[in-house]
Amino acid sequence: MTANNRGPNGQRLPEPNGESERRPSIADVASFARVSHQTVSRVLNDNPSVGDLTRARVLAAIDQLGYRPNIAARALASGRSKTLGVVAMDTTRYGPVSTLYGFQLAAQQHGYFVSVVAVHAIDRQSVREAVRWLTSQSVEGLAVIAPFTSAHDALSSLPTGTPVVAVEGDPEANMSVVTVDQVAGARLATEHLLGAGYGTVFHVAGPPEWLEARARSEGWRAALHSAGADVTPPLSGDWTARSGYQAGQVLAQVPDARAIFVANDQMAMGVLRALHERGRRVPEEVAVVGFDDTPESAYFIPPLTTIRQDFKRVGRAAVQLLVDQLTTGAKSQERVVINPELVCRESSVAVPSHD
Amino acid sequence: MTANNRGPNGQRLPEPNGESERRPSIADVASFARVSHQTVSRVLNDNPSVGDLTRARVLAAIDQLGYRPNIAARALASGRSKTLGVVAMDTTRYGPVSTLYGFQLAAQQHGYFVSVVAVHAIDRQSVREAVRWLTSQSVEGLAVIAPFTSAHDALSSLPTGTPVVAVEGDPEANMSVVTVDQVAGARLATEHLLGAGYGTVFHVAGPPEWLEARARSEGWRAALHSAGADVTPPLSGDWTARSGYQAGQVLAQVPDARAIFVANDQMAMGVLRALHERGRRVPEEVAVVGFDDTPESAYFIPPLTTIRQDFKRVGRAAVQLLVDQLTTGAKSQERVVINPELVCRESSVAVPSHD
DNA sequence: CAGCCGATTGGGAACGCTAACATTATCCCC
DNA sequence: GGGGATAATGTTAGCGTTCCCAATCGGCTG
Repeated sequence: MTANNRGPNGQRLPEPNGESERRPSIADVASFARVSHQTVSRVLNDNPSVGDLTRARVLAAIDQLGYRPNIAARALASGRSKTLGVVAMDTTRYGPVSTLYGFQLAAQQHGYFVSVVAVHAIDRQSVREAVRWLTSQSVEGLAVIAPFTSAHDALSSLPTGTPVVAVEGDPEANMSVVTVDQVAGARLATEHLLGAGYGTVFHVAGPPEWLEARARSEGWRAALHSAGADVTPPLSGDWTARSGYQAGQVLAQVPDARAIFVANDQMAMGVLRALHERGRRVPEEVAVVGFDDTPESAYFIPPLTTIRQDFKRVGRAAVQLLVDQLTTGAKSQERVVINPELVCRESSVAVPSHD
Repeated sequence: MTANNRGPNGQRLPEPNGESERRPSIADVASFARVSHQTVSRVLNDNPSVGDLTRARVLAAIDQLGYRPNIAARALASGRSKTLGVVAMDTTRYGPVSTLYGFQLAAQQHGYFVSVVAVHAIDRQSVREAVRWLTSQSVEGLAVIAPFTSAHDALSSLPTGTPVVAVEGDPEANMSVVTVDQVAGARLATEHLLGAGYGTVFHVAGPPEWLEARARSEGWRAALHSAGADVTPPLSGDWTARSGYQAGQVLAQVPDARAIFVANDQMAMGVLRALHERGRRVPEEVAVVGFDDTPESAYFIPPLTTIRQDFKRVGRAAVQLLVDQLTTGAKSQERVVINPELVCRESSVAVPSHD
């Protein structure tokens, strides 16, 4: 039998012992405030048609009982879960992580919960599973931070009606997309090097399944073409410093490799390390430009010239897109493109050396 | 009016047009499979007392209709939300991020959703808010990856009954804790340097509000004491490479600073950079040891000797602790302590240089 | 003064599921 | 062949909200 202590007027009272039997429900609040459960609901949902006095009484009761609405019940009754889902790949690298962080903050600000599913394999199947998993939780909107081709196919298996935004997705896809203009960024990097007088630019690319990697290679290639420069076949890494190091070991032995555009900063670090090891001085003998601008990039040896992406802004934009679709009810295919910028540091510019 | 197309026996049929009016419910499945909704529920929950034939029929119906259970309804009815909450601070640094990642993977494996709240301020208030936010979502368990003192106080405001695990929390706290033995790690680092013949070890510490920073300083101090070495007052950074760089600039001008233990790898990178800039060679003139072993640390110039923490394991352990408490129903104060290990690379060991 | 309107409030049903109990079939043993 | 276990299924109540519609109460209009 549940303890049923009631006040002089029949209201329920808060449990005197700390170990309350269960969380107070809207009915408890109603009874305590001597109104109907519906009025309490109205107060909770900021419905204007509640008298000031009544509202005050209800709020007092809520406070007194320490009432918190039950989200599951609300979700069931209203069909709205106030949750945004994120399918994220590689949630340990700087870019995705920062995007996710920006997403979380923005979602919180908009009053949404965030449920994250980490995908570890790059295949269509696991993305699909992740999406299923999230939709079964009735997320209202879905962001996919898994920028490889197979992910996009998987998204088609979505129940119609759930807004989706592909982060760093294919701009050609038929869904909302937030993306940094990778091609432009790569162009920026390449042209920077060409402009510094290098005849051509070598390239360490990311894994070809990644859209970002492809776009960066494409931008690099385009810039070389425009300038009429030679295009050496790019090396390819897996985003890690390790793979950058391996690529660097190869390039260190290529005398022509005087300017290198590396598809991200972590690989660039590996490249720097390999060049250093082989005694090739940066930037005097070899110029290096990265991509991402991690907080550490300014402290590489030498400080890395790179392309800055505003990841947090990407995350925020993704939330905004979802919220817009949710409030207007319209299914948009809007795309937000964010421009990257060149951050020029010593790795690409010969400066008077320190010793 | 909802389309009400029924089969010859009165079962509901799946909508012929792709745009189905609403998601199928358990009742739809039941009617389609010609069993009671309860039987469907039993199938869904792997209840053994369902006949093989019936089960097959139900499964077929589920498949046919594309039925997915409504989590909100399930949570409401059962009181279990299958969601674990995480309060995370600084979800952009390698350590917390990797822990979170490990947590997510483990949670998924155990069939739990993960809801993350990012806290940006270090005060008690925001942690408390985050916890409120998550409990209102009726998470079943809560992990707090916010290893500073103020967070711990905030945790007391929790409703009794929700299992909590503090990740990298105070081992003295009266709750479950998963932690890496930071003191031991710092000792390892310091003793490694002392053992290499350095008379004493300088220290660049983390922000003093962070428990990890304190523990590492403590371990460092203890090791020096045991060895009877001088203790120079530590410099203090904020975990960033930038702050490490600043500390490094100071230490580069201290001739006695021949061995430095830096409280994390990112700051160590800054230190390396500053030393390099001032022409102090590592490790020939100054030895440096970091803490964390990020994937990049092996590619620093020179490769960084550091203390490896198995972050993913920490995340897994946190999930395990929560799941245990959830299944046994017992409120534990178990603590899991994971031992860090020394990874010896060139930054602390004089080796024949390359040029 | 009847009638109506806007502002409040209340009463039930519905959301989709699980829990607890009731019911029916099945089979075995004495 | 009756009685009682056991397996398989069905029935009925909630879980805590929101939604829809009805009810009440002033005050104002004509």
